[in-house]
Amino acid sequence: MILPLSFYRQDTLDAARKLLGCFLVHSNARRQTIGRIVETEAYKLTDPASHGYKGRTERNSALFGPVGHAYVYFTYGNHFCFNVTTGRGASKGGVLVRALEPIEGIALMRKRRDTEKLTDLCSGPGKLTRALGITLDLNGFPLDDGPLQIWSRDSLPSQPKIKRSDIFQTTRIGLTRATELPWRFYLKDNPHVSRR
DNA sequence: GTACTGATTTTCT
DNA sequence: GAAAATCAGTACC
Repeated sequence: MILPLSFYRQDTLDAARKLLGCFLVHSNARRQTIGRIVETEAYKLTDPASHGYKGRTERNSALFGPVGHAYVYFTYGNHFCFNVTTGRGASKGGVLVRALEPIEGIALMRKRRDTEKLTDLCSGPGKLTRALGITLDLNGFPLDDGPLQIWSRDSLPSQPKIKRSDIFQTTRIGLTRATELPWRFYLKDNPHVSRR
């Protein structure tokens, strides 16, 4: 069910692909929200677009820690973004989760996001952190245990099987500083992705 | 539907 | 002091 930390110890690009279809699960005392990952982007530390490219700082230190942990950062004065630390050797880095398909706790997501439209709840990195209640408190937390977890593709019944041909690969979004590389992955024809 | 713009604040230079 | 892996709102097809 829960992805073991060893899962994250593979090439960051492979991890970004294989995380599609897995479930991001946030729980607190009373309530749970779950979304199916439908869009990711890979950021290796060796890439100028990575927050860790210029070395370790207090903000990005989670990227330099063990794999399978959360790297959460605050940006544009408004939003949190959620990454998983991944990779081994030269491919060490993080995978940004950019969009989810809402699965459980949808009423709570609507309340947190203050919108009704299903395809607008988690269709962007800042939107999904708000919908699930992910904040800086979770930065550095392991994802195989605790309030924020990632579950494997077959954890929940009646979810569509993912074939390699269902995964679309294209350039990343929103980069202002570095070159855009084709390191963005999403599930083809899924209405919850941030854009096509 | 696409295109552009302002909001807002932490982080690093 | 400027940049930032974004979002919501507005204007126009």
